[in-house]
Amino acid sequence: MSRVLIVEDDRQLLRALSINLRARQYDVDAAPDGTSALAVAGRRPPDLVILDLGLPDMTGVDVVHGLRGWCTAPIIVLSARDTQGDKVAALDAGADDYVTKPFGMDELLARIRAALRRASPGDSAPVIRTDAFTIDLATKRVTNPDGDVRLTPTEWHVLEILVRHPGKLIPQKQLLQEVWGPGYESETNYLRVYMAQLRRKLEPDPSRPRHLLTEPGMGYRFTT
Amino acid sequence: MSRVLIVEDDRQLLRALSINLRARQYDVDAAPDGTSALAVAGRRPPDLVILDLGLPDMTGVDVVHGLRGWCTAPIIVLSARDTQGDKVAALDAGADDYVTKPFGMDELLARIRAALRRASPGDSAPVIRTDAFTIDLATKRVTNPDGDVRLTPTEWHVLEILVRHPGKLIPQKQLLQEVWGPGYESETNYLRVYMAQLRRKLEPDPSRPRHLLTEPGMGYRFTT
DNA sequence: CTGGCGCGTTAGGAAGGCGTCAAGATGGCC
DNA sequence: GGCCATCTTGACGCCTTCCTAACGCGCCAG
Repeated sequence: MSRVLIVEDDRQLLRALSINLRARQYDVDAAPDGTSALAVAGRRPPDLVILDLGLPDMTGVDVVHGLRGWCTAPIIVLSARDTQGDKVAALDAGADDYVTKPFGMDELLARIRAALRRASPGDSAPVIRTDAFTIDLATKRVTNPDGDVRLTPTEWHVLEILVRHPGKLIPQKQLLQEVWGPGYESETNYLRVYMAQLRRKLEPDPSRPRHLLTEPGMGYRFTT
Repeated sequence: MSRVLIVEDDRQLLRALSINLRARQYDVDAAPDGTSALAVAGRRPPDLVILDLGLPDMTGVDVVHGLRGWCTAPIIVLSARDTQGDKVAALDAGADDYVTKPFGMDELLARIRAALRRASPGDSAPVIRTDAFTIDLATKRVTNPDGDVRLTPTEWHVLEILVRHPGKLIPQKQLLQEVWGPGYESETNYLRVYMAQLRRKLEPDPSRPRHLLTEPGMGYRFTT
């Protein structure tokens, strides 16, 4: 989980940002002005900083300088001002990106992802663990205590759909449609065969599955 | 001096960018479409890419993917479209920044400086070792206990994509598209031939590969 | 009690992917 | 023009994967 420091004096915007970031599993710190921003950053070093330029106590460029002295985390500047001079000044001071208000939340989130991706290459690992096996969605790898588990493409496809929604019940129709395509919604046979194969490869006791569960008459469910 | 690749089909804009960048001592390459962009990038690896989304032959997102397969240089996207969806798609594909046309030259130059500043210090040690061979991505050299290994350009291209993502499963489609270009996604023959050649040159026991692995029906994987 | 239904399990044949080899193309270089 | 390295292309055998059908079991309703 990445820690994000939000430096913003507008309470309402701060609230909106915090909620959105927390919903995406970021660890959020907040500071209402430049002085406390530097203090918080020192106490809890952030992985990324979102910095509003219109602060009450000091200019945004000063904050950037203050941070850049010791901190290499990416800085994304927010500002209502849209003049080139402001942007150039902030970027050359050490900021990494400059977003003009009003901005779309989706865009800001994408820029945050891009900045974090560049800063820490390959640490964001969507990996799911159970006590019996581990699934790495990025590298498409499944391991159990004995080592790597070889899955066929169809087996992987079924497993991936289940694992992407942990704990959620997936209807048979949805699985069949996503893996075999529309028109196969009634071939529940296929599902039984492949669920059996997955359980044989992954469950410690395939006849008593603990992670790949059947909900009779409804569908299947993956549980950690 | 940093090398910048400009991918832009608008002659006039290309000219303006080139002049401005050359005046700032950048080494400028240019490509008018996605296909030649990938070709030029392969021949003369850029330190930064400026990519217009409105290309005649392929979508900007495809170009980003094609570059990201083996190239870690920052990518700044230019686009006339200002919708959030476009920005999010480009950034999540691997772009580092998104600038909407019309833009100010000073701002773009500042964003270029910011991108290069972030990219340069963490130049990351581009050398991968296994117990059977060593790969130096910077000098494009491969050595095994017997000395240097001679690879053909295509062999190298395939190997580089795999090695840039250690442990990750690369789908055949992606390899084919990035090495042979779009339109070759179904020529899985090529892959089999070249994987065999790479294994014969690199693996101690080519018939039982330990580093260049096949995941049947899905793709290939490089493991240290 | 009995038949139907859904689920798990197994096995075998068909289809297609994979590794391998070798024979043309292709293009650069002398 | 001829030589060489490299890239394409086709053919073959082997092996994996997928589909399909059959059977057994447990559950529930009739």
